[in-house]
Amino acid sequence: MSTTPAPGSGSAAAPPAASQREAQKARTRRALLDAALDLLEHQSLSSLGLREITRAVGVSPAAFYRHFRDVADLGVALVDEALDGLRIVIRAGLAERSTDEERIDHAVEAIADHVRAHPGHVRFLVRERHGGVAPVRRAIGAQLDRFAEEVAHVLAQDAESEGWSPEDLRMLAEIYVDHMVMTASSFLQAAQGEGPEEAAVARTARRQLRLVSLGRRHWTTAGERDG
Amino acid sequence: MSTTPAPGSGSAAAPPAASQREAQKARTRRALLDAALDLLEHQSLSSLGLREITRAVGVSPAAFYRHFRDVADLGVALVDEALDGLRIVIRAGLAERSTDEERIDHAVEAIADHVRAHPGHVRFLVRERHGGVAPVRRAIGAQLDRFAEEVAHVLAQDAESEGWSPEDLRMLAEIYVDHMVMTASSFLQAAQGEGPEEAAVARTARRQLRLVSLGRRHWTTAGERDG
DNA sequence: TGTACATCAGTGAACGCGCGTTCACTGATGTAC
DNA sequence: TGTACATCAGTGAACGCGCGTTCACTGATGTAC
Repeated sequence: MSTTPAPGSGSAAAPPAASQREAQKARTRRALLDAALDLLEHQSLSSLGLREITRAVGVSPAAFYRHFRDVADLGVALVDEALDGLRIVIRAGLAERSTDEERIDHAVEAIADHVRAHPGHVRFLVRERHGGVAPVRRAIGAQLDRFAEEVAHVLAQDAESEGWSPEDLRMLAEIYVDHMVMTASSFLQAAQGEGPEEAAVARTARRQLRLVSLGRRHWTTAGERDG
Repeated sequence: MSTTPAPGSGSAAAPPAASQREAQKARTRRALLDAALDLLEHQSLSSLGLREITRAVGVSPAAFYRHFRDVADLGVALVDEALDGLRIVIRAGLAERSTDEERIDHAVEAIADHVRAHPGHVRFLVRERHGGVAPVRRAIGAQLDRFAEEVAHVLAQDAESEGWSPEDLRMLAEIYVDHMVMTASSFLQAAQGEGPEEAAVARTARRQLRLVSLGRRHWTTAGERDG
């Protein structure tokens, strides 16, 4: 306990920081990211100012450049963070359970938990997925793409997926990923008093997943028309 | 033909303009809306400047205030326009056809046509649905809500919906509306060379709708667990 | 352990710029007689 | 039809303000000996 590297730490989970200097730099970087997330609650990235962020943190505007090239660059960093979190949620949704119902219940609950734990990250993802900052939009798109691919691979290992083409698995995976994002967004709205309450959102999401499950069960690759 | 009210018109569909003055005012308003849509191709509403818009139109910044209170106000006007267009698309998707396949084919083609005809409006809707401008976000949300309700009502009249609760019809309607928005967004990306090509997007969308159709057909209200 | 030098995260002042908003105005269009 | 007055969409100049970026700097931390 006498050799802990960062003396004044203790807040968020910090990656290995060799020196005091690195630790301090990491802390400021974290503060910039957190301040940006906070400020993004009521605006979008393309209107978020560099000075707004540094003002919220309490550093000079010029300090920003020690960490990011510009605000879009900070946005891309946020994408990676936000999607690391979602990855865990997806895994929870795909975990082996005895019944479909159980899987669905756990998946929806995992989304609700995640939104409660990281509302800022979720809002950021949903808002900037189609937002006005190209590099960020592309980063989110690419990551969600990789997610869909992952989901498709897991689905492929399912007994129910026998005879499914990779393309059809991918199409199903996209339904799941999009549904997850929409559900997360609805939970978020519920949390801030807009739209239906959390319980109603969960209930609707479960039923929608159940309907998709039914469709999946009765899907057949025989007799398709499309080339 | 000698009593046409607006002499110098002839461009876009103009609502009844009693006097020359009104006609001219309507034309400037239209130009502001169109310029805004153009500018929104590469940014989002919350970063769109009033002066940017008036500059693009060729009027003084102060002229803007003769038409809108601020840029958000202009945004709300765009919402109404954009969703009038989508309403037609939804009707096309719900029109009576002989088979499910036909309905699906026509619905997806209607979306593709609409995106080709009004890419700016579609982009605006998708981008600002979760965007940073609250009044616009709320307007879009409210309109999509009304859409879902409309779709639910049409679905209710379907023979296949016998025994469905209003809540379940609504849940299904939301799947359709969300899917429509996501598909429109994918078509848009395809049109600008991002993501899969239009044909692939259409193919995936059709299959997804087919899977939902299957789920719908095998849905049963008996044996539900949720209260 | 102590000393001399190197590194570099953060500073603070300065810059030029475009922003949203206001205001009194102009001049074409509309109205009343 | 002609005239006198009212309306009001659009002007153009002005305002104060906060923006992103640059720069030489400071001083705590790190390194070599």
